[in-house]
Amino acid sequence: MGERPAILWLRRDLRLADHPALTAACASGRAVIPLFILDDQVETLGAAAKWRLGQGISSLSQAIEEKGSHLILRRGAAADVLTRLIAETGAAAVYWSRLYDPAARARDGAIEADLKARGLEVGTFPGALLFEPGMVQTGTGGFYRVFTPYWKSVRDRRVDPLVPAPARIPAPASWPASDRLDDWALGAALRRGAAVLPRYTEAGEAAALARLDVFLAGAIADYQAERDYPARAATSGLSEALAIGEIAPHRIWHAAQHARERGAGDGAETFLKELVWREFAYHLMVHTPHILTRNWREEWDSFPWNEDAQDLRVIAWTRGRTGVPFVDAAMRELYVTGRMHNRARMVVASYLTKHLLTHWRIGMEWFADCLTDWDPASNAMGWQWCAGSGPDAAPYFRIFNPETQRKTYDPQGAYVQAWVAEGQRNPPQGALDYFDAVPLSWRLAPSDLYPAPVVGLAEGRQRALAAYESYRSES
DNA sequence: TAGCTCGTTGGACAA
DNA sequence: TTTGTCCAACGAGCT
Repeated sequence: MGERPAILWLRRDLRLADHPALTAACASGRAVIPLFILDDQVETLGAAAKWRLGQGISSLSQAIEEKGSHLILRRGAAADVLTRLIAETGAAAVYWSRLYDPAARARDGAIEADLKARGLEVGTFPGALLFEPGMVQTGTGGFYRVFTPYWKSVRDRRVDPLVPAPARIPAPASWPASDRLDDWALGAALRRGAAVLPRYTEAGEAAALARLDVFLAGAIADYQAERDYPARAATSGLSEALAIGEIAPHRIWHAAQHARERGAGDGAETFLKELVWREFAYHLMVHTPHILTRNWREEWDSFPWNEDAQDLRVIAWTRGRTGVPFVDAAMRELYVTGRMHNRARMVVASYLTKHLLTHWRIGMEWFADCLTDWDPASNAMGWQWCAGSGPDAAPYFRIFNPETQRKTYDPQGAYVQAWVAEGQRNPPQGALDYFDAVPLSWRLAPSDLYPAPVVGLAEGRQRALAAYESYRSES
């Protein structure tokens, strides 16, 4: 192939199907050099997400090999890495799928301008979102701040069709050097006593597609009725694949639409809404990027949150030792599996921000460190919604009672038993895995006594209500 | 324009 | 046991 090659810069799109940038690169008539850059200035991932990213890269690398190609790994500032690789390979074009967080947008915009100024062809493509920012506006040209109008405006829109994976990826005459993935040590930051996470993770595009198929064949029909029960296998489990693009939201959208037409009505509709919640989070992040770091409603800026992550009760929260069974089960599920059921996320966030009057940012940072499905837009929106500082009219007196939640959504105690070993004669494996996972320095053992509550639920609720009342009357 | 309706996810209590 | 009502009241988005 005489043409100069194209670089396919992969980021949060670790798949081969439904990948417009890959499709365009393969159709360009050029040889394609797939590249992943570990850009430490932008890849500010927490420990679990970084480990999970490594799993995704490994899986994608194998899939690319099967297409007659190689995934090149390089580390450094993306602009520098690209410049060097272009010099090494004589590449004349760079393709990538667009990202939407402020840091990546700034970086990518500068790189695009620079490459174009140097005469290179740059192709940027959608792929991570169903509806890109700018495609969705209110009637007056603004952006949506409330989910339901957003949902109504997108629910009947056309979504890009699916694109099959290329049969093969055209290879260059010679390959540039690549780092070894193992040398990146992406799991090094996991402060874990043992490697428990792999027992709960299936990485890669093939695994994600299989998971979707399983969900479509079963749980989707009862999704609306069952999804709130954290001990039941009622959800798709696709969040971590979606977070690094092992599956395209388009694939999920079309599959769910198909299921809806075939009679999985309410379940499919509710599931589609969840997918659109992710879109809405990105919509908010693009229009109000401060949602990632500061109170979305600035009238909360002077609220006297506890901001001490070393507060003993906050530490008890992170370690699943608050003495509130539903909260502790959820926090241990997070630590062991890298994920947490959605309802449990709301309950633990409400508990931290209200019963413990602790800043949502502290909770979000712990989630960032522990989640394998970490997504900045969804997490910032979720935490601010729970805290009451976000774009939602949730009244301050809405405080989840974790005991009421447990009685309603875990009536048989299956969720708590699955994750809290203390007091059980024969704890299940997951509950025991927690004690393998935690660092020795935490000094925890299954034979420990289960702790007394760090704060009474009624007392915590009253304290939160009083704090809000006092804050409102002062401001 | 001004008015109207509604807002993912709740809790406590009364009847 | 289940169902209804109130909590307090703003602002988004539509007509």
